[in-house]
Amino acid sequence: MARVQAKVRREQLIEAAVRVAARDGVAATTTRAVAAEAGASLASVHYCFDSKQELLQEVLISIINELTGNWTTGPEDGAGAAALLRAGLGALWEVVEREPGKQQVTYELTHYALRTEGLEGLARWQYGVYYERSAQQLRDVAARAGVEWALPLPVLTRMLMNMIDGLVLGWLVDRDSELARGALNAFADTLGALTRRP
Amino acid sequence: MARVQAKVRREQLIEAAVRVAARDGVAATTTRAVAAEAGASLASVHYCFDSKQELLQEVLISIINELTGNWTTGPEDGAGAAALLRAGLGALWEVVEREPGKQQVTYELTHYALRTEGLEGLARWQYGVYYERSAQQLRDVAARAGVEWALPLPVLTRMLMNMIDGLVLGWLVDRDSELARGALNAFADTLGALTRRP
DNA sequence: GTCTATAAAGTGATAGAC
DNA sequence: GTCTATCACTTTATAGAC
Repeated sequence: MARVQAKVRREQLIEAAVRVAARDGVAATTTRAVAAEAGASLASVHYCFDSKQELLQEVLISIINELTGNWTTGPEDGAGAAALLRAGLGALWEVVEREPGKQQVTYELTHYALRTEGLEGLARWQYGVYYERSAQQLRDVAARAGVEWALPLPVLTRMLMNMIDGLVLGWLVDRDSELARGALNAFADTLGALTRRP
Repeated sequence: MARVQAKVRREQLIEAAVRVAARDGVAATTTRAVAAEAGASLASVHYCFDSKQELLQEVLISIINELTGNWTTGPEDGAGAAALLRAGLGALWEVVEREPGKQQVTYELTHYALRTEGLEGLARWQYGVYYERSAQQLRDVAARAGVEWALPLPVLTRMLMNMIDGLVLGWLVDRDSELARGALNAFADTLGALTRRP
């Protein structure tokens, strides 16, 4: 393998690890498998990372940053809260169905982090990002629809985010897209009704 | 170890495996750890089970049967749908908070099953049980409240079950009981409003 | 049915030449 | 920075005596 800056090689290894994890699962993401996927030697993994744990941490950060990057804002202003929520959730759902493997990895790494000493904070960071994005979406919807939420934002944020999380997990198990989208839309309408004129 | 019927020893090993998995995680549930927990030899595990995979399958079946056994029906007839849902969900939540480790195991084994050839059906069975219990709860609530649901039962079932699943997972990450219960109650009220006179 | 001992195949991590 | 070779350890599973 050509001589490359450690920083560059590090990125290559993270991307390789993401591919392996998405395709074969976190349990099968061994340092050897990652090295092979990146076309590098086993030693290069330990040269670029202090430990496998650090590599997996970077994998989660990479996936979360990618998946939560662009939650679209939906249709034009003036629409109702429910319609705006439907549009936003629909866009999010397309991302989910496009790469099921990556979605599975996010859950696998959550549980890995929760069980690994010194990595409990990673799972909390992950869900913190989720909640932040959801809260942002709720504020945006309210502003665009010209309404205010009838319940405390933290409660609504948690309902929204955990509902999505549960729907995704449920879909990963049975891949019933029709039912999942039906529940997603029903939830959007239900949540959208929890508004009042300011 | 005393001479015991294989069937009895099998149950002892499953119970030991449940304890190890709940305490240390599925990844740490090795055949050695289970044997030690049960006070048996390593060979006894392979005598009672064809493979570690079969043991873990039994662990999931055992936990699911235990956890979904008694979803209480809530207060007396005549109450509103929302109140009945709150009562039922509140009782379920107490079970959740009582044994976080076991809850974590249910998720870990879902993902283990989804990634293990020949075990995909186990995850679908698990969630099938969840959905069945949720549907039953919804039918029961409607009957007791003297109302009918305004949306198709499969959609409501999926909303209810996946909402719970997501709330539990979220709670496992940050252990914020107050917020989780707040979202749970808000969801019960929201769902309870989706009814009409028959 | 139970055990000790061991096979056979992994694993993360490191030494040291280049 | 990169590699091969290897260490030290763990894993599932099995053989065979009792």
